[in-house]
Amino acid sequence: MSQPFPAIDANRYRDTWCGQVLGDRVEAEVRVAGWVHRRRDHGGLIFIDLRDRTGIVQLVFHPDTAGEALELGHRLRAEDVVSTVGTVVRRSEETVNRELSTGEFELRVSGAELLADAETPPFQVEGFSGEVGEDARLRHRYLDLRREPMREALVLRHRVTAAMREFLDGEGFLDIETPVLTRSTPEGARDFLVPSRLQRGSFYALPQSPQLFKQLLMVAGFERYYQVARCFRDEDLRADRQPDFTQLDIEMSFVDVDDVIAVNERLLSHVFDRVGGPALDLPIQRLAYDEAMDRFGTDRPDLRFGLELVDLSGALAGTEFKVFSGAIASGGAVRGLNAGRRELPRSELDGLISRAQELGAKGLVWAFREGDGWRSPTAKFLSEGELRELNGQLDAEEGDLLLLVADQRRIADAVLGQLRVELAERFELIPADEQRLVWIVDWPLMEWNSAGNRWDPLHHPFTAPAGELDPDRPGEARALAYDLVWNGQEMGGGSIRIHRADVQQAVFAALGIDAAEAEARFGFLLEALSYGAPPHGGIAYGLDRVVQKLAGLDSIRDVIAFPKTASGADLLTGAPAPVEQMQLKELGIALHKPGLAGH
RNA sequence: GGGGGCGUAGCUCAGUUGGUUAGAGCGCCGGCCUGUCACGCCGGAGGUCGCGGGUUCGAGUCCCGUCGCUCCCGCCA
Repeated sequence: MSQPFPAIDANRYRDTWCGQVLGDRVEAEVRVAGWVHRRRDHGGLIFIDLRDRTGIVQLVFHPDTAGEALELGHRLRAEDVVSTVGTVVRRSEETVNRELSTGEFELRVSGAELLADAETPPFQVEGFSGEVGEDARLRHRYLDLRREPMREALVLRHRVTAAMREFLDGEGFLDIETPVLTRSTPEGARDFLVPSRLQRGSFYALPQSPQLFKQLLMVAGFERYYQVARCFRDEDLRADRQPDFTQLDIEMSFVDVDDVIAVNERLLSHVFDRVGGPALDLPIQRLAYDEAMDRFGTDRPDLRFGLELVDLSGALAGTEFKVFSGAIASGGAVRGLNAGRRELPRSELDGLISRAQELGAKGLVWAFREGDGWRSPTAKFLSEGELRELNGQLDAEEGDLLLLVADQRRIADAVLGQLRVELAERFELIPADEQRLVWIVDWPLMEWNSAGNRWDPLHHPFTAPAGELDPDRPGEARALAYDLVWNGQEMGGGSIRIHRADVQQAVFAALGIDAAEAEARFGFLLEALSYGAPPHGGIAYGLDRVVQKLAGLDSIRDVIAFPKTASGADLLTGAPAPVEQMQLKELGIALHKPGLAGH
């Protein structure tokens, strides 16, 4: 992951990076500075591994040559900051360290200055006793960031954003900043709110994305925009979700779906190439939303393995078994998957049932194909003909494990789609080095929200419908939208936007947003669209996730310099924290629960 | 909001059926050591068993509450 070291201007502290102590400097006198990584004090002879951003070099304090520095050498401890001067020498063959990039050389110290004395760190910056707990790492993040994996992750992150900017700059995109103090936009998540002091009782919202502003920039005629934008969503955290996170946000004018996808494929190809990511076969595969749901039960399918879902409703519509027939009769479905020939103890099969229930199913039917029938607690409820038909549809061979869920289609899909992934992990079906990217396209424009008794946008209400929107059948409308999914994880998504005020108003109407509400919340957008908006569209990537994927890590916290814990706390600064009563008073806020603020 | 896991030395962890003085590795401190690189050898310090309450003759261990970290569901692109 090393990139060329930038030239360094010589000063009183150093004239050379640690990682530059190489053959071309043998015999030269150099000055290096950094942190004491490790010390090996032999009494007479002292070895210090000195670390800076570029690597590690071994310092040798020799009684014959170190002079007064020898005494300092004895006193040095881990993480002390020192500047040393000495002569670069080639190590003898027996003393070469192949583990270090500078391992054929060392610095024979003739002078040293202690720049800062370090307390003993709470955990070893370079230790070998296992992974350090995450709360300790976060509490002292500046020490955790000294460790090589974290440094590498943040260097990679920098290189990813640099490559993105390089590509987009070359394609004529302009980097334009948008406000962080803004008004609530309907991305679906809860907003972080900031009270206004000058207008008491009113609030700014932190942006969930720069969505509306980038559309306004298109109206303004900038045509190609991008931003590495900080976004905020006040929802519960996960390993791949932080309340403040970063998007690469892109918008273009006079484009269609294919144009946006094409430029983004070139972007990804460029970035992956720059940072040593996977080689991309262009064009990236596209999969329609309906097909993704049919085959994988999810809109972000992991294509690295099979275990595809099968619809068994047709074979079971007339069955005596009420669990199946009842689900189908009430508009649901029976969905199944063939997990292949597996041996699983009863306890694990029971575990699958519990997991299915945890995911929202009422239950789960498991079976092993045996002859023309099943070995399964459910087998006795099904006829021989039905079992044969199911075996056929599931392509079951002797001993194959079959899993079936009967429920509303959406629930059955969600449960089996999730079990599919977990089974693939359990049975180690996922090839370690395979990378599968896929565009999910042809999304529904809206989905029915039965709890709210209304239609909700699948993406956001500014997504353009494909063709005319039939106000009587909004559920059949397709959206000019696309998501990029990488190994089952959503990396980004976007759409062509509505650029005509009348279409936007029609979509608002279908979503149950009446003219008055539309005017109150989005009047500025409708007005902007009325002044001549170009057809436009774009995309936003979850930058943290992209870097996490490229780094091969499990948590986006490991590619964010200062992340928050699962409860939204910053363990380093102590945020969120109570504030002074005076601050609240200025904002006109009264806290009713005592003890929350101040003294 | 709900479910699971974890919390013992600075760090990572062990701690049996509730029973004497709570252990290990690493780190730290002191001493010795001129070719180490996870240096070595000798010695040493270091504990509110997250916190509060309860059961018990006796609690790191059992119960209740609470706080923190983490994973998942809901929620969220």
